[in-house]
Amino acid sequence: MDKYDGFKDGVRDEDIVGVDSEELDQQRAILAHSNVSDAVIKRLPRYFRYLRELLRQGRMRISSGELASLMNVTASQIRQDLNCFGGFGQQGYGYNVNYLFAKICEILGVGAGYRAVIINANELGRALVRTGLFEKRGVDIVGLFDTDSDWIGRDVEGVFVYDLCTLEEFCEKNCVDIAVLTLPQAELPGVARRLIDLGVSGIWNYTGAEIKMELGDTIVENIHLGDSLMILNYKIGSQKAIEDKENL
Amino acid sequence: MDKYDGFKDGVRDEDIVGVDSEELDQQRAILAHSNVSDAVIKRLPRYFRYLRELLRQGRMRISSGELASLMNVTASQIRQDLNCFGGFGQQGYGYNVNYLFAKICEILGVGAGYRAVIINANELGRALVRTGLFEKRGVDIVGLFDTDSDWIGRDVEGVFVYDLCTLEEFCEKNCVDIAVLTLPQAELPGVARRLIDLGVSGIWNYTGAEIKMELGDTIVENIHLGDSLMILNYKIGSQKAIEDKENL
DNA sequence: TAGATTGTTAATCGATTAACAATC
DNA sequence: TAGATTGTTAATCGATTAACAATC
Repeated sequence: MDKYDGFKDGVRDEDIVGVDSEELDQQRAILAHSNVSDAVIKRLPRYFRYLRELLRQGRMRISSGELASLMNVTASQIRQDLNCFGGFGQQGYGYNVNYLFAKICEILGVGAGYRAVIINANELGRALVRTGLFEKRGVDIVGLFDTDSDWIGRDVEGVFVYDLCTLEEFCEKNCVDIAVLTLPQAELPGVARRLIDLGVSGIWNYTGAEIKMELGDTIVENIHLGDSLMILNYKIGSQKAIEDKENL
Repeated sequence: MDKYDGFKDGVRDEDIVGVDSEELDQQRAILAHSNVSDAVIKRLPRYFRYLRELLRQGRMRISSGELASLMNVTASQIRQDLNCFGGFGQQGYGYNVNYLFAKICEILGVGAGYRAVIINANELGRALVRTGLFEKRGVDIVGLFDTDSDWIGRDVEGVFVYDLCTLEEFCEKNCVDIAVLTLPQAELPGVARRLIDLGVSGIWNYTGAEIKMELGDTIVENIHLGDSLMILNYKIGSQKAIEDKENL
């Protein structure tokens, strides 16, 4: 326990969201041995959420067993997942919540200070600004873009709406890492082309259409709301079929 | 080819979105043998999108091989996936696009006529109404609900905003199948409790928090936007690490 | 030291792919 | 009939779980 307090001291002053440049090397190191499977990556944000909650509750430590029963997964899976990125725990003790959360944040680029623009200041684009989603993950929204002169020049929750014509100019000046696309599907290929040519690191695609072009080093993450709705529909139908069967 | 035209005739008059009650039995039958894995279910909406596109292009038939190369998956996977629900193809011919699309729509409950309410007419709730997302999947939005008197009584794209107090009354009168939750996390447990007690078939949860209670027969589908953003962050970091390595 | 719990290897399970007989 | 392509079985691959030695 005493020993572990020392361990804990090592991270006491660490700012979870801010990352100083000295640490960057270590962080890159964590990410570099990345032959981590997609299955693992998809589970990481859920660890983030549970650890954040434990931290809010003031929990200092947790074992894989207890976390497993909270999350309804196996302890084995948790230990395997975490060990893809290093040994964050301590035998006989478990995991220090504060330290583990900090590590998960690092891995997930929370507080990496990525800068994002949202393309189309339509209701969805504006809703995304207002949810506080980006803020909570340490992503800065540095601008909204639109072609609609009714919106250009206005201000949404402190974020300026720029003319889409000025996208290239803006991105080159402002080190934009991420573009969030809420625009109509018809405009997707053109804008995606421009963003990829600009060398943007990531595209968060809400259009529901797929980006079908050479991506270079640009990462695309899709939000397919329609797909999710259909999966819900499917499961409802499936459940209704089961109920019907039972009522025979 | 002639033979297959006969096959095609069989579905020519079928209304893809509307489903008559005679067909309902067959539809339930498809869904009943549902020991279909989650991996398969998650892929179905993508088939929906590709088939819809082929239909728009006027394609009559497609082989698993061609569809596979369009979708960047194996032909084997497509045939396995579709065969979870029945033999929709024909040896030597392939799949009739119109027929297969109709089947996928049935499976995914597109046009099952599910009725949905959205709880909180906040910007996200209103954005979801305006995207046309529900309409395109044959889901009817029958009401918005809010506690904010500024919004109660107003009309969003033809959908009325009701007082959340009247939720029970409304749902019992109006056969509500799905509740879409865009409300703040703090209000989730209370509202989810009410919906589950009402016996709502599905909850489409945008809050980012998990619903931690006995669900009964209610299906929950989560949209974790924050998780998706962190996955994008992760992959960007990972990509940057690879680039750094190369530039040594 | 003894107890607890990790990190990691080995065993199991499930999902994907390949192959091919059935058949249009 | 011959060619094409499915439906389905068998082989492979990867992910999950179980087990346990390492160690705090």
